[in-house]
Amino acid sequence: MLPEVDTTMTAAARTGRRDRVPPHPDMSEIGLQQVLEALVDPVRRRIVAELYAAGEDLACGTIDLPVSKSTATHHFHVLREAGLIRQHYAGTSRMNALRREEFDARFPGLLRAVVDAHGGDGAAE
Amino acid sequence: MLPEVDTTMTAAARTGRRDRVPPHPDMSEIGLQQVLEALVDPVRRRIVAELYAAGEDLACGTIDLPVSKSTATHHFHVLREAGLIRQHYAGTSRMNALRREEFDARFPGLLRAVVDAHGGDGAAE
DNA sequence: CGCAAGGTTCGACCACTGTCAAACTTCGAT
DNA sequence: ATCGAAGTTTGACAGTGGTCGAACCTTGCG
Repeated sequence: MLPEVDTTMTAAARTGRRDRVPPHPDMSEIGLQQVLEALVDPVRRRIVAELYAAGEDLACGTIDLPVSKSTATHHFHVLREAGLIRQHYAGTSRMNALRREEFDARFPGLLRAVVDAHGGDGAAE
Repeated sequence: MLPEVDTTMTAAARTGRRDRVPPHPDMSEIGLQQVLEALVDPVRRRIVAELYAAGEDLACGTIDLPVSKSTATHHFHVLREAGLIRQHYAGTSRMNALRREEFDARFPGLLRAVVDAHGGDGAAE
């Protein structure tokens, strides 16, 4: 289909993807073990807490983390695999959002409890 | 009081301790990090879940774990240090109980959320 | 086109933690 | 006094996971 390649289009547009979107697991595939392993890391918990507080999509860069870019990528990956966040690209930036309702349906009260405790604890914002 | 030494008494009784009691941290000293590190281990979560279900003190031996005794000791130690359980000796056995109310006051909803999720998840009881 | 910005992938490294066996301690009972 | 049961302590070992730098890949823009 569409044999003529329009070079003015971006690669994403050419392939029919407005936003590249990495694979997200279904909530039913997520286990508690995985979730706790994700939340046990302070950096990841900080990400979750900020997304929770923001209540909307945040670009990666918006959240400043005390680690290198490659490590940050790693953390976002873990959070995504644990069903905690949803990611999609917008230009060169990656947007992140909490999968709040979904997650709460699967693990009622857990996210709230952790974020609350995180705030009252050594949040160091 | 009672100055006459009754040799029929146990050493614990003679020294005025009915039960030896290891040091327990105050809830205010407990951090979320510590708690999550404690709960992230499946064996420890299993212990917590069983104590939660039992609702009363359980001897170490009552809870059968898929690990050696020394490892079990380690796990109970971690749980105690994280403020999750209270321990005391009764004879040669160690009794364990959840510090439920206290813990819930410090981290509202957390224990409940984790135990609930644990049950619905790969509890493998 | 060519370049810079923002992320990703890859390898390597290091600290931490769960695990066990062996030796030791303490209590209860014989 | 002695033995067995129940835990503890210690030391060692292996696997895992967070960390980084370097090289690479896209996208947006001049």
